[in-house]
Amino acid sequence: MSVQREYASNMSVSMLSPFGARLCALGLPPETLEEIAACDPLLEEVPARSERRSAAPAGSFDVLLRGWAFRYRDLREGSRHIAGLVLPGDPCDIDAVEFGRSNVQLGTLTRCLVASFDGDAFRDLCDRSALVRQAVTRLSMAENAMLREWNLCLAHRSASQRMAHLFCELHVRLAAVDAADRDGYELPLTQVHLAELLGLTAVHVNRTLQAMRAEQLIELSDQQLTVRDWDALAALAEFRADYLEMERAAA
Amino acid sequence: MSVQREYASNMSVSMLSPFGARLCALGLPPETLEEIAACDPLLEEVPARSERRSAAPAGSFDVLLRGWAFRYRDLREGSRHIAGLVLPGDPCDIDAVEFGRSNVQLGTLTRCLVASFDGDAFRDLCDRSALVRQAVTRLSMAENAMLREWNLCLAHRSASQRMAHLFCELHVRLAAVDAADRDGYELPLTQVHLAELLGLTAVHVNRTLQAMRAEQLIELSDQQLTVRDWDALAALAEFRADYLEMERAAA
DNA sequence: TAACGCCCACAACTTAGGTTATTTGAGCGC
DNA sequence: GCGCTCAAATAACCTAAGTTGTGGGCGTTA
Repeated sequence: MSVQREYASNMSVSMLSPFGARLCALGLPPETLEEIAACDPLLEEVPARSERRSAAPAGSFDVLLRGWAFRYRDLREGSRHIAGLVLPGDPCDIDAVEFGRSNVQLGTLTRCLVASFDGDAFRDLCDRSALVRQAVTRLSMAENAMLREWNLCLAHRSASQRMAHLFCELHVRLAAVDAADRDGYELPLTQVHLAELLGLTAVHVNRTLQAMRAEQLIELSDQQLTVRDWDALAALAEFRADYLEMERAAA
Repeated sequence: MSVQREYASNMSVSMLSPFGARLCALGLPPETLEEIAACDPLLEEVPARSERRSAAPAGSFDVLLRGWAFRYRDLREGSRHIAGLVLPGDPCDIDAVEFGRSNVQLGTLTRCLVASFDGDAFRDLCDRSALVRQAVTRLSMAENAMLREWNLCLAHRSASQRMAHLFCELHVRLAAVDAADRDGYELPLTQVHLAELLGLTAVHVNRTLQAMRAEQLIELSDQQLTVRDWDALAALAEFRADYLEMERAAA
């Protein structure tokens, strides 16, 4: 391997740092990131508020490095389902790697930086490297766990509980990539986004937020969430962080 | 490899046939099953209506071979969330393989046969065999897709749509293991089970079933579901089978 | 400066689904 | 035979959340 390649590779590793943090949180060894970085991803800036972009164009493996994005699907009669938020370090659509096609769209909330690995090259790498394949497996399973938990929320919990759960989950996930403060974080979502995510109407999201404000649980204005009482919020949501599989992350 | 071992291995392969069908449906080559079978699972009969059994005791990799089971979690105040049905060929708790622990319980509806692979032996096998690791990845992703779809239903669809969706999905999944007829299948669930699965109350499940009967969509009695109008049912549910990733299955 | 858009707030009314309770019938032990 | 439990049906009532509509603040463009 030439010096240039090593140099280039190290550049990639540092570019990919939020993704590295994610892999590390999942208990994967650091060489995993190096092997993946050797695939030389295409770095792509996506403007804020963009929509209608396939989450993994041409079966590529896309990872968000900076910004907030979300996976969504349009429903009949103009409504929309937001299937999940994508934070720095998260794959945009992990399933596309194996099945070679994506069935979700990706939208951005803020300006984003995406690392896009060529699909075929990445699949080749998976076949050659047990570590990389394991990383994909764990990423998939981590998502699995989040989906399962969210399922439970949607099926059995009230609007305020879902909202509280979302806020708790986001705090843990953002903290893993150093994007949360002790008392809150930036939340670049409108109430309409929240509604599409929580399976509620925008009106009811508004009502629920008012109620949570009135109970001194949270403050939310200018895209900034401030949590006044974490314990009460977590209790309301019946939130336990363990399903996120991030216990291996630095404190 | 001795003749006995080969013989034993072939026995295992045939025992595991519903699991083989599942792997095949996911587009995995037949050798995958042979490699897994070489792990020599413990076969275990579980009586009907049993509960409180960890889905993957001691981090093992458990696969259902015969019968109906479900994953569940208890909630406070006596209620329960059924996180999904486990049909022949399905892993009981795929996440346990990587994370070495299970956070769901397994309940049985009918008498079941479970193949239990020793956790450490199976993980060793994953490290040695790219094929096996890929199988795990695809199984995980297939579950992912089902969870995502179900999320959408819970968030945005009515009781009757969810019910219709469940019936459609089960038909496809059962057909993949030859357990469905053209016009219906055996459905060993009580209305309470349906409620816990759909995120509704038992009364409302009853109401919804009555309505669906009245509209000539389905018939359901004595654990036997008969679908009178598949097209109408699928249209109500807005069901499209592609997310199940079973298009590779035999017709 | 007006006009348009988006986001948030909030009021009035409707509805899907939750809650509680009673009834019936099938199975099962004794 | 009697009494038990469990599944299903169904009625009456209640509430969380959906629906429709209005108004206000604020940034952008003309």
